[in-house]
Amino acid sequence: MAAAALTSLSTTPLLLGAPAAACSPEPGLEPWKEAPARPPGSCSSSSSADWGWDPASDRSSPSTPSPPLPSEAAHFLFGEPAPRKRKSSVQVLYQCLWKRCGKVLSTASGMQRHIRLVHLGRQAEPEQSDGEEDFYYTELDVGMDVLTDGLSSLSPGSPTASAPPAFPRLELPEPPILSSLLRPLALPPVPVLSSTAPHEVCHGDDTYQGCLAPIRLEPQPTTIRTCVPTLPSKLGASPRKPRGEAKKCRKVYGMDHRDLWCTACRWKKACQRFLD
DNA sequence: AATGCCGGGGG
DNA sequence: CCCCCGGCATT
Repeated sequence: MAAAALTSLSTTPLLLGAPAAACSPEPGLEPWKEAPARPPGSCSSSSSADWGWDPASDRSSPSTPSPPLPSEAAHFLFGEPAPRKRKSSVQVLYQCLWKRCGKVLSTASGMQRHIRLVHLGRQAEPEQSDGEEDFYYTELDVGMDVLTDGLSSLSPGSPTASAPPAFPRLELPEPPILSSLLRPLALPPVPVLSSTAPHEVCHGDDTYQGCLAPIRLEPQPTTIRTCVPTLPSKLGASPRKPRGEAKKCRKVYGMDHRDLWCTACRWKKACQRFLD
């Protein structure tokens, strides 16, 4: 799978529309264009956002309904128009979204295995994974300038800027919006939950930053923390903003690849892609 | 030392 | 409007 993906990538560096291809009108040439297990006819419209769904995930998965995601993710698919700076070729990498992990691997299958083993604790269930791993990692495109290997036997004709960078294939790590709010404490070690949906709750270890479970949270009074100094003196006292903890473009993409940041981040304004 | 971003510039 | 950056609170 991944091999095929990589191959097609290297031969035609500009077919970047990959995961979004399912929605795009383009006659995708991607071998993986057939979306894995997604409810049909759910292109970017309302609820669930479709960010790069793993193309390589086994199609044997029993069509687990994708959990409703915060629709912000939908923006990412179209958000950034184009990179402003030259970027020749890109390589797809897979980054783990687990809280403090961020591991990057070059294959989807490798990433799935990583997540399964390291984070989900499952030993090895090669056959029939329910595809849950897919929730915990994201695609990541990286300019090759740093990774260039001298031996580029591909692209016979024009090695250089044969094609405009096209899009930087927006990569959309999931914005962990809810995470900070709803999480008073870790879940009980032995969940007695009524067996409802597979992806219903965060994992007990509380480490996954993007819990997208369909959780309905009631107003939790205690979570709101307003720091009011004991002195009522200053009128124009600054509200002291806590600064959200989500990783923003700068951290995610790095200083190099600034062209992948959202506009706000480039202007040093509040990031509008990874909201808190 | 690095990050996030407000406030305050220029074109 | 766009685009940038000094500087500072946060991490």
